[in-house]
Amino acid sequence: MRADALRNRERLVEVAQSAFATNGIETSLEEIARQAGVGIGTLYRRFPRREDLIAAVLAERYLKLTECALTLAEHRKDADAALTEWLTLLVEHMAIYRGLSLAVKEAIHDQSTALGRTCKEMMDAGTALLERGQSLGVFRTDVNFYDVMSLCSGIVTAVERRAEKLADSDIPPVDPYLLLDVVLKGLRSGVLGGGAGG
Amino acid sequence: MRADALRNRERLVEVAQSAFATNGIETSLEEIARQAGVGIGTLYRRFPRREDLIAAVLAERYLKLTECALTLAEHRKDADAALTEWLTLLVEHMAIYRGLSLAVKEAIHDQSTALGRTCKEMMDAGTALLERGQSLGVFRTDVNFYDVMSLCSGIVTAVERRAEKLADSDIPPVDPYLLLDVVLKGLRSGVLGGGAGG
DNA sequence: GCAAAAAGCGGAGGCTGACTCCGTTTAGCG
DNA sequence: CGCTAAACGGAGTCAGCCTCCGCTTTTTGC
Repeated sequence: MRADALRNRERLVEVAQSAFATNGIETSLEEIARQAGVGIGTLYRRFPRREDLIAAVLAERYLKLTECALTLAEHRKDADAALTEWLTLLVEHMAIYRGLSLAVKEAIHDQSTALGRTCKEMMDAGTALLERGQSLGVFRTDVNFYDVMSLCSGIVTAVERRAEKLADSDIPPVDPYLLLDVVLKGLRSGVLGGGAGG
Repeated sequence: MRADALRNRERLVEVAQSAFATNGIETSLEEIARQAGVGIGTLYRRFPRREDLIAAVLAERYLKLTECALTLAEHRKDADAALTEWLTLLVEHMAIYRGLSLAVKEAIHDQSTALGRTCKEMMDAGTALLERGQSLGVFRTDVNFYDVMSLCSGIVTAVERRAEKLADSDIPPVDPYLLLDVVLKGLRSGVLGGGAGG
């Protein structure tokens, strides 16, 4: 890759990161190009899809999440605590940019983008955490990791949507940790709630 | 309201309904106006916001959901079964148009649109179901109805996103009833899962 | 019936943002 | 230094949102 191209790429990722933080991942790409001092064509050549840019911005973060899952799977004796700890990190991750939780929910079903592929690695690591707990009888076995991710993503989306409207209301804020606790409780094996289903 | 205006209004709602069913609630409004044989200005005069049109399309359906919750609260002895039954209907409702689950998640925090207001009524009825269960010790009391709605909306969004990509994969489809079962299990009181939190 | 007033209509036009295409520029090699 | 592949950039096209206002239709009062 040519030196100038590399420079532009880095600059774009840098600008995108701060733009996402301010305006969410739906920020105008033209605005990002402008702030980075490059033409819109340059942005598109390097990042043909919005998700490619998002993936580039998140790369490091995903690496950490993946590593963390591997470490927890290895060292944490308690499978329940391990998944709890990791899902907490996951939820916090998805909350860093407005709109990210939805993009991730999209990406976990689609490995054709860079974001989808990075998610895959992270999910494989997370899956191991879930499956260890399942094989130990800690978690119910009819649920897969996509299900868990979907629920977590839903939690974050709810928090975002609520945050946008904090002005007008008697409605209390949404607590992601509480909702995560509900989900985790629902995932655990046990006598309660075997029936239900529709 | 003038007779011609009423006619146009009805025609718009009718067309919108089928357009939403085909393309989701993000369908182009200009397309809807065109199909209804009215100008875009007419659509906007009657439905200043997209959500106003959505609310008009859903009006009957919401009425039914509200009534159903009231009936369940009155007649169903079993608070757990009542909420289970109703949330199942709610989830099925949110799945009728692609994108609706997100719009609802937005609307529950914002009574400034027609959709938000209709949701409010439905939610008041649903809240009664939850609170009855809570006062009977069936459900945990640290969760409110917004939380429950948010989780249900997240379930539906996951199903939608998955459905869009059914082509490419070894990934199994998402089962909304299974996820709802997880959430309901998490909502129940009991020894399991009291800790966790972050 | 008719005319005036009120209500409603419609689409041109402005705007924003995605995305493409291609003539121009530049890094980097020999 | 000159050549070439790589990269650049932004004009241009397209789609959709939404507003504005001159024109048309319905309704009302007589």
